[in-house]
Amino acid sequence: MLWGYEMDSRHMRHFVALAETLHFGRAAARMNMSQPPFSRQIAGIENELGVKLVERNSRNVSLTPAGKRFLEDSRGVLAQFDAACRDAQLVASGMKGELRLGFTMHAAHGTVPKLVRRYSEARPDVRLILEETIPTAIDEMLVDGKLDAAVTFAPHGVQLNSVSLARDRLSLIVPAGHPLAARKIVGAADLAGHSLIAAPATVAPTLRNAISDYHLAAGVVPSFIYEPRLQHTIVQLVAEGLGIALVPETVCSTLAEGVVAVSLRDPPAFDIVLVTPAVSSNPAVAPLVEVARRLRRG
Amino acid sequence: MLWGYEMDSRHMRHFVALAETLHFGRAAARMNMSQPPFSRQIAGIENELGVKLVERNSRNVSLTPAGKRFLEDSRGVLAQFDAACRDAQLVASGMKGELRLGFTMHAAHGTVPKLVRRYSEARPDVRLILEETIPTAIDEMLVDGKLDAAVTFAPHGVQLNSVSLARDRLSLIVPAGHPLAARKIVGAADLAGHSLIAAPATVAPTLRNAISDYHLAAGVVPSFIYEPRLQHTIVQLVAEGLGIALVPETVCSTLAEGVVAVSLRDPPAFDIVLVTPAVSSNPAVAPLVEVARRLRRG
DNA sequence: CCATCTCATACCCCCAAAGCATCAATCAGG
DNA sequence: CCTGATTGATGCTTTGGGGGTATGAGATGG
Repeated sequence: MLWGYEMDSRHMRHFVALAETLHFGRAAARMNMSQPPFSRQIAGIENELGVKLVERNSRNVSLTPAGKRFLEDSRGVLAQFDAACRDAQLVASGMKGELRLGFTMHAAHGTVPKLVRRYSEARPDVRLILEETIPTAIDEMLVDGKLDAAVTFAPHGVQLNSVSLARDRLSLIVPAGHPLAARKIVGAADLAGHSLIAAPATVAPTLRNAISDYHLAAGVVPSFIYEPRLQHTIVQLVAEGLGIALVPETVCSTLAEGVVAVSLRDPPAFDIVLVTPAVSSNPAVAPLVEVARRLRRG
Repeated sequence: MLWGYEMDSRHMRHFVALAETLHFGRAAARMNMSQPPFSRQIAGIENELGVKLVERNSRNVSLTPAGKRFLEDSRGVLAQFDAACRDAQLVASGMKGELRLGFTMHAAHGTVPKLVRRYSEARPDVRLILEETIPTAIDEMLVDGKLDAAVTFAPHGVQLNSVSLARDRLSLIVPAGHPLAARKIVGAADLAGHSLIAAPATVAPTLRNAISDYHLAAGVVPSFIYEPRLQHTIVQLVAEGLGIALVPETVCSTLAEGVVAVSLRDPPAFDIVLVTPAVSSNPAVAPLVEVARRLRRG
């Protein structure tokens, strides 16, 4: 059976008004129209459905069983209809919706949870979708719209805006029992001859370059032995005694068993930022940036 | 915010078509209209909601986050809308809905469960609402529309139709150990001097009159000692030795402990019928009558 | 039997919405 | 860089659906 694309939700509202008043004249008035066209509307609905919805004998109006059912269903449809309109506005205003937040464990330790918590308090109806990604993929995903925002290292291209979330610096981690583990502080020269574990430049260039530069500035040529892609793996390999690593200091706050953190003399520092597309179609992003700004201050 | 009683489900259909094709021309064609008015429709929706739903740059069409949300919501609304129309037709055709079936335990023993089972197999989407009621209330409830059908004793007024379901007859029940309990069969004369338990004439006149007439035809004046309203109570009082009773034979198929059934000589018989209003607004009633007719035959 | 109330019908009218023609922007290909 | 094709937006014209007024018809109560 091919439906009634003639009938629409306005007709439904008319019917609901009639069903609630059981009076054509008053129902018509409620719909801001006169009674005759209103009667035609109802007749039109019944005609199109091929179903009698109201029993009327010019003195009493009552609902047929089909009419009772249609009333209940119509109320649901209209409520959902209005909710759809309201939701569209809420999403457009950034009060509701989804926000895909990318982050990289290389940078996100500590900052992402705090950011997420604050944001969720401010916008409880925005569902945050967290996606861990490698740093070099983040820019492209932001430009392509696969991410709405991301927490990663500065700096970034002109198509992207960034807000500083925190300033982090490199720290040394070594296996427990390692010759350097007992030191309070070490310099670049002390690192000569030790095997390094670090993400490759194709994954985390900011970190990788900082590590290399730190060595080279002291005339030490760094020797990388393993190059895993994930921050977690780096710490794990260190824990297993396979080498040492220079990692963001925030990572050291939750170290695995068997790994010791040692401060670096004159450590390289870098910004951890919230990056967003210069023009974002998602209205939920702006308040996230605002939260990030406040986070930096307080 | 005062809504958009301008916008209706037809506009929603247009938007969904656009969101699915991402092409104004083709979406318009799907809606059987030309492109210019279609574009105006979409613009109208956005204007009324105050929300941009699609991003268009004269070469590409894409959904905004609000548009994506509105698409999902709209699909739900339209599906529910169509379901409401379909349900109205199903209810009107008697394939779906509710049917309030009244019955009285005085008459319903055995017949109602069978009737209900057969009907539910034929019309699984009709919800049967069973209501036990006293016999004298049934006629009025049927005429008032509080019941769609009822199982009770014949006969009935002209406003009601009835279909015979079964023929039942009176049987004697006495407490175990009662002088009459040992008899195979008893006549009206044997009942003289025994205290009777029966529902009052204001509750079940058919039964009550049959009982009185049975006694009086043999010159015995019945003496009623208790007059409970419910069939269940009658049996219980007999079980407790407070008297004897004449009850429909079908009741005897599931007697409580301590109650013995004894056949009557020339027992009064009466019809148990399915009663329906002569004109019923509920289309689910007709198939019930049909089931009742078949039940009588098979 | 009349007055009244209420829903249906008849008729008219108008503007919202559809169509047509056209413009503007974008892109592909030579 | 130019041209043609594609596609969405805009202006103008037309028409039919939908609304209004007047009136009819059936029911009810005094």
